[in-house]
Amino acid sequence: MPELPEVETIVRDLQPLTGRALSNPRLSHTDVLRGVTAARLKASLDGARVRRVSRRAKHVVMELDSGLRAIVQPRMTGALILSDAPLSGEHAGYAVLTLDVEGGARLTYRDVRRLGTISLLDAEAWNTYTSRIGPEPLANDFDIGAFAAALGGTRQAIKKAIMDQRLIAGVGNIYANEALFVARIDPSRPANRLAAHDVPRLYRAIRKILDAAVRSKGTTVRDYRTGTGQRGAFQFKLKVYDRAGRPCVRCGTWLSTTHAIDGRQTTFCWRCQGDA
DNA sequence: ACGAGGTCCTGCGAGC
DNA sequence: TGCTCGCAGGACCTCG
Repeated sequence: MPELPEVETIVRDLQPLTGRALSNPRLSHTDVLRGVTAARLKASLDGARVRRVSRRAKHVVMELDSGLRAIVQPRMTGALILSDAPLSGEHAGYAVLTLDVEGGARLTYRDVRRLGTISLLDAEAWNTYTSRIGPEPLANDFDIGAFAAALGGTRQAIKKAIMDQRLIAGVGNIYANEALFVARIDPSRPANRLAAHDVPRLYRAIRKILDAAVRSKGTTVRDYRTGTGQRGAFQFKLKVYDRAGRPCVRCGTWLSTTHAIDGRQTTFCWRCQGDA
């Protein structure tokens, strides 16, 4: 599922769009649209030139020469693929939005479950939207003091807290599981009850995991694809996610799994991450 | 202010 | 074999 590393990978792969014009938008489903009608989206994209493609949290932001931004949030099964030839095989189905790109390429948003969303915001609306999202954990100015303060302000389980986009941007279920394992923190521990040494450890673990995942072009469990339609490689480096019932890579204890935190699959080593 | 639970959406695997 | 059912989950919403 596209989290920060997957969206970052997609955005890097979409850089050839910069300066190119889009045309002939084809939209097969309108249920992915948020705050924009099909007519307005198509009219805004048709003939628009891409000024910049960037990432914010788990969003792909395509800034157009009109100043409008087309925002794609892939969520579970969304994929944005830039290709020279028309998509075929597994990628051909489930296309939601297809655009012709100046120079002969195609940009396709495909989404099997269509939990992903597409919106269109002007500069002001985008600024409001992005101001409500927490800091970027891979940014140089990601501040550990602010991170500590954010965690100290909630009694939520630490795993739920780091997946809260208002507190920190881009962390989803996979990397929350991985970062907590690396930091040796019990996922169910209330965020404001972390030990003093836990916060810097978690801060470093999140950055380390996300950076490594970006270098592997993300994690493909099932549907995620890069911006060129390839699979990521970080699934081979996961230590806990999707490894329930298998031995902990650190101590050999069988990994436990629970859905007690926000109903989401949480896998951890009770020995390495236990609350003593 | 918190936790619990519903909603969106479709494919897949389990169970009968 | 062919059906139904529950689950997967990120963000957002309502309710108590």
